[in-house]
Amino acid sequence: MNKQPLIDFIKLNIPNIPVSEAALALIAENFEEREIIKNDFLLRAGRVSGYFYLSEGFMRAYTHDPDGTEITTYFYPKDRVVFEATSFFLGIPSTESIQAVSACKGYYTTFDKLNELFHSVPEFREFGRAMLVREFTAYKQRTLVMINKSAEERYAELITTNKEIFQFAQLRHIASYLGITDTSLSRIRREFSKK
Amino acid sequence: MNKQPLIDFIKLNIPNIPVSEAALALIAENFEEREIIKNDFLLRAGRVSGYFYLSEGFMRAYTHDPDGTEITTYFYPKDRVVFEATSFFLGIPSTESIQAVSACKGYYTTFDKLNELFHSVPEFREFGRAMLVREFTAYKQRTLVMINKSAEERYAELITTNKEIFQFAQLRHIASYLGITDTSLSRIRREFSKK
DNA sequence: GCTTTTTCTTGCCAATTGGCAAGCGGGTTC
DNA sequence: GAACCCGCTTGCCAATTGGCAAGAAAAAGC
Repeated sequence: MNKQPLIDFIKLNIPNIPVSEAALALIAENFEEREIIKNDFLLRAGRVSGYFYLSEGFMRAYTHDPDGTEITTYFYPKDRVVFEATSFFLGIPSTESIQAVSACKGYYTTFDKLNELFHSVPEFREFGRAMLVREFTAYKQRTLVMINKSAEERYAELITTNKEIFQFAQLRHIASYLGITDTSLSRIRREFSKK
Repeated sequence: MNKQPLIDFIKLNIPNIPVSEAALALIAENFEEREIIKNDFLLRAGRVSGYFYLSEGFMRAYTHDPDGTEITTYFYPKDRVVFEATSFFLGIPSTESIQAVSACKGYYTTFDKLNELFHSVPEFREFGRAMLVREFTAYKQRTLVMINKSAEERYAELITTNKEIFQFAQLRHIASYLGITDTSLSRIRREFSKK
C-alpha cells in the first residue's frame, strides 16, 4: 500500500502548516486505497457519500431531472477531492451518482473517520477547509458563468481552461454540463472549428 | 444589547446538540449587534467578508460582469447567515458586494473570532458546519436550476418558493438573479398574470 | 471481418430570449 | 404643480437555442 500520493497532496495543499510525520501516518492509515475501473461508480444515487482524493483518472457526477434525463453536474480531474456535499455532511442518501470516466485511483475515507482525524490532528482541519473552499468557489463560479455567458462563451471557456474534459468525457455529457443540448453543442463546435 | 435572537438561532440550528449557557454567553460576546439601513452595505467589493447572522431584513449580493453590468448573485432572507465564502475563508478581498435591500439587523463577527469560538466551544462547530452546508447546497441547487429549467420555469419556482424576494427586491435585480434581462422578466410576468 | 449499438452531426423549422428605443407611471424635488 | 428621475412595460425584430428525425461516424460485440 503506497499512500505517498495522498500525503504529498495534503502537504501541497497546506504548504504553510507543518504536520508531523506521525500525524501524516495517522491520516494515511484512515484512508483506504481504492481503484475504480472505467464506468464503475464511486458513489451510486441512494447511497451516502464518502470522501475521496482522486490521484489518477477522471470522474463525473450526474443526476436526473424530473423527466428522467441525465444531467452531468460536475467533472472531476485528478488531484481533486471528490464528494457529494449534501449527502456527505448530512449523512443522507445522495441524489447524484459519481462515476469513473476513465480508470481511476485514489484514497477513500468516511465522514466519521475524517472527523476523528480533524479531532486528533487539528492542523489537518486546514486541509478540510481548503478542499471545501475550493469546491464551494468552483460552484459559485459555475453559477455565475451559467447566468451571464452564452452557450458559445461557456464552451469557449471550458475548452480553454479545462481541456482535459474533452479528452475524457463524451460530448453529450459535456453538453448537459454546459446546460445545452448535444445538438447545440455540435453546432457550436462546428462554428468554432471554422476559425 | 440583546443577543437573544442570535442565541435562539444557534439553538434552533443544532437542536440535537446541547450547549451550556456559559458557552452560549461566550459565543454571544464574540458577535457584535449591527443595524444596516436600507441600501447600505454589509460588505463592499474590495473588503474582506465577515460573518453575519441576519435576524431581520433582506439583503442581496451582487457583482459586475466584464462589461460592467451589475449581476445579482444572491438574495438573503432573514434567518440566514450572510458571508462571501471565498473572501471569508481565504481572507482575500471580495469581488462581491452585499447590500441591505430593506432595513436590516443582525449579529456580526470575523473569521478569527469565529475560529476561536470553534476552538473553545467544539459543539459550536456543528453550527458552522450546518450553515456551510446550507449555503453550499443552495448553490448547487441553483446551478442545477439554471442548467435545466427555462427562464419561465425559474421564475415560477422563485415566486412559489421565495415569495419574499418579490416583496423586497427590484425586478431588475430579480431578472439578473434569474439570468435574464429585465425585458424578458417583464414579458414572463405578463404571461403569468394572464393565468 | 462484419454486424449491432451508441455517439455525434446535420437540416429544417419552431420556441425562447435578447436588444433597442419609446412610453408609462409613481415618487421626489423645487 | 411642473419638471425630473427611476423602474417597469411594450412593440418590433434579430439572435440564440431547442426539438425532431435522418444519416454519418465511431465504438462495441461476436
